[in-house]
Amino acid sequence: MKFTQATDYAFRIIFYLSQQKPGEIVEARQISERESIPIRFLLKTIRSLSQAGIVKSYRGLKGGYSLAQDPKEITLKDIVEAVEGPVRINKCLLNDKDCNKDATSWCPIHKALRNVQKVTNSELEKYNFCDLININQHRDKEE
Amino acid sequence: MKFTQATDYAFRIIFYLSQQKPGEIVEARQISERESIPIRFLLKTIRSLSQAGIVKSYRGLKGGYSLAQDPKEITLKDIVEAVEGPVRINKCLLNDKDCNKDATSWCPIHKALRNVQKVTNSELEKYNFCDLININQHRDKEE
DNA sequence: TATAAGTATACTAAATAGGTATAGAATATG
DNA sequence: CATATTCTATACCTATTTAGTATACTTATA
Ligand code: SF4
Ligand code: SF4
Repeated sequence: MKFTQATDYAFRIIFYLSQQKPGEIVEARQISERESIPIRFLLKTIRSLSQAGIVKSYRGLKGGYSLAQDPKEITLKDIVEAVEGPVRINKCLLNDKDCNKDATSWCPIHKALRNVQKVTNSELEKYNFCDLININQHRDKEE
Repeated sequence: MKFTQATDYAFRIIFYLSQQKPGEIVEARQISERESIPIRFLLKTIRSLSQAGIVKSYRGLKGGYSLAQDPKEITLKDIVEAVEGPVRINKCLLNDKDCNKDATSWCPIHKALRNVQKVTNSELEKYNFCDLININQHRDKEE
């Protein structure tokens, strides 16, 4: 019941890109260094974000990455789903047949867990990267 | 971001025991058969529940397991914590030092994830096994 | 005291996580 | 148009975790 390291890296990547000027292209190596992410692993992870349409990539000299959406529109849930696929806190929540008992879809635990998952997902949707960087800037001023 | 198989088995075990007469002792083999859980794995898993004080165990002939608490007092969160340990949806949420960045506890994502975890935990606490078996019995009458 | 229960520990196989390596494709610039 | 630079694609590798099994031991009932 934990996000993977790749997901945490992805959070940092989007957080970093959200702090750039809109449309600014940043190369992988810079993100890697600033956010302490192994470069090769970053390159692999960021492709999930690219394929999900969250970042745009540019190849060749002067290439790199920029956000494909407004930070306000990108939520924690988007990142998690891009990297790990749709969240299912128990295996039976994607496909009822994945229960290795006698899998009636009536299982009351199943239904309870479905609610837990719904609540978790909607909480993850509440945090977008515009708000997150503003919290951060507010902190910077305070110190 | 998923519960383990052991946790799902534990849900079933407590659900099964909750349906017995209060104080009724049931042996491992019976739970194993009724809930489709490999017996050896069940024996290992149920010890976590025993050590957490959720079930009582009895050795020797006529031995087995019974609930140590009223089903009303046992929540999904209790089971998860007994089997998997305290839930931390990101590694930095138990110990701030587990961040492999430069780990300021100010990281805004950290704070957001802490809220997500809090919401998830409190949702898991809303479901107790008395309610869960009542839902089940209500279903039985309907069909 | 035989036997039927759970306990404790250790072991194994399979899957997943985390990371690395290599070859290839696109593109700005001289 | 040649070339260096940047991302892409695929494959590979190692460590950790998950899921399950085996064996020896302890407790308690009849
Ligand atoms: S027993 Fe219930 S909760 Fe567990 S996998 Fe089956 S349907 Fe899902
Ligand atoms: S970067 Fe933030 S969210 Fe990620 S591990 Fe560090 S403190 Fe936690």
